[in-house]
Amino acid sequence: MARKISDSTVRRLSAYLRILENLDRDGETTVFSERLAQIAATTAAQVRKDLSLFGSFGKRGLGYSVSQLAVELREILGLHRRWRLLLAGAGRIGAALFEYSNLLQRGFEIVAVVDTDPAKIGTNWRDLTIQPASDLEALTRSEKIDFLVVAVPADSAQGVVDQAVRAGVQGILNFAPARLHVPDAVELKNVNIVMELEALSFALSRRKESEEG
Amino acid sequence: MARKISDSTVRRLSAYLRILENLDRDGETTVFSERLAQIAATTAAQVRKDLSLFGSFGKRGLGYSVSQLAVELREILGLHRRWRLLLAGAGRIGAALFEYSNLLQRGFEIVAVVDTDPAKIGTNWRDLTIQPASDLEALTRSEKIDFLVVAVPADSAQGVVDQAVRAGVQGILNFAPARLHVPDAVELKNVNIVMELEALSFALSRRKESEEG
DNA sequence: AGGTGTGAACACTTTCACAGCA
DNA sequence: TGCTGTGAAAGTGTTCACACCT
Repeated sequence: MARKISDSTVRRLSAYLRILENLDRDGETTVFSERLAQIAATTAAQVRKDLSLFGSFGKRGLGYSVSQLAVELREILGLHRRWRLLLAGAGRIGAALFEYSNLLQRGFEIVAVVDTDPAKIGTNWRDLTIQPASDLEALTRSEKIDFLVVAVPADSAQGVVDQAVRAGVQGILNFAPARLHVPDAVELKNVNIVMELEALSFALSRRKESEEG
Repeated sequence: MARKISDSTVRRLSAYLRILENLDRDGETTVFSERLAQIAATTAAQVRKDLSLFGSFGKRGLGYSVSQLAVELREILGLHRRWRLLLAGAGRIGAALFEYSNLLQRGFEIVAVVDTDPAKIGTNWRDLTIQPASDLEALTRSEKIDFLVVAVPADSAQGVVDQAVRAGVQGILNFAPARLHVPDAVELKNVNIVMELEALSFALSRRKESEEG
């Protein structure tokens, strides 16, 4: 069963789960691949293929049970447990993340925050005290951190990552506009806003060109 | 020349540009595809293929001129002009974005901010006054907005988008955890933090399983 | 000599179309 | 009957390998 699952499949699974939760809240009990596809902006065949990589969750002729499929997806995505996050960087992005209640609801708990700014160290965010960045490695161990969230400036990002990796962190979510280098054993995801804006810029420029041409 | 360029290529172009800017700052004048690839965490062939989709920018045997290639990439990505952004949502995420100085440096200027909260409307962010969300459509027209940035809760996101689309917005950057529906003529990019964390969760769960298995 | 530019081979992802089961 | 599950086909993206130019 240890097949390679593509990144696009995983993202779609996450989207399906969100949709199922909404359908469930609206009182719907079953759903067809066709409907799921329409909401997720994909195709029915894609939905069925994605799910079939992990098992047979539907009933032929009858579709999928909304609540059961949600349970399966949570299991597949590893959301049946809580994940412990350390946030590096108590700036604007860090603050926005810390206040983002969706995270905790979904099982991602920020259990430690570090920063280099002496004015911030020692102050409280809700019931957490901001710790000095020099304690990152020790905290990662003592707090049994699963993921590091990088919300520091680009130049400090690699240093922060190296420390966390030494302390055994398994996953990294990077908001700094820098390409980080980590061992293969560590999973890395990047969120790069400038890159997304540049992709929009590219698409729009291109459109205009072909209109004119 | 109106070939279809893949999203992954565009993201890499954006990464190459960032790398070239750093190399330039460090005083490097030429670079080989091999080096660029190593920093961007891809392959030399990929770098050359990506660039070759738009022209021949290097010299055989000699590599690429750092500054010239940067100019070409800016042109390709449509960064030779400024883009005008309207920010919908003056919450935490909106504030983090507004303060994110990289945006302006790179030609993305937030020229209007709207919110529904009466306590926020009329207050100033730097030299911008927060406007009522009901003015979104009019503002989009009068301010000649290119992109809408969606930083409102998931339930209000589609409504905001519909208004902006009616007013002729061309691109949308969505931070709300919702699948938005827009006409083909409008370019849409999503930034979904929960989805990224769930992808990490999936990868890590999977690893553990195969270690145990 | 040495690195780019690129067709052709390969690998991966999505779509099609239909057999199979409720 | 009607929708799922899935091999096989089509479509896309990446890597290879070498001709070509400086």
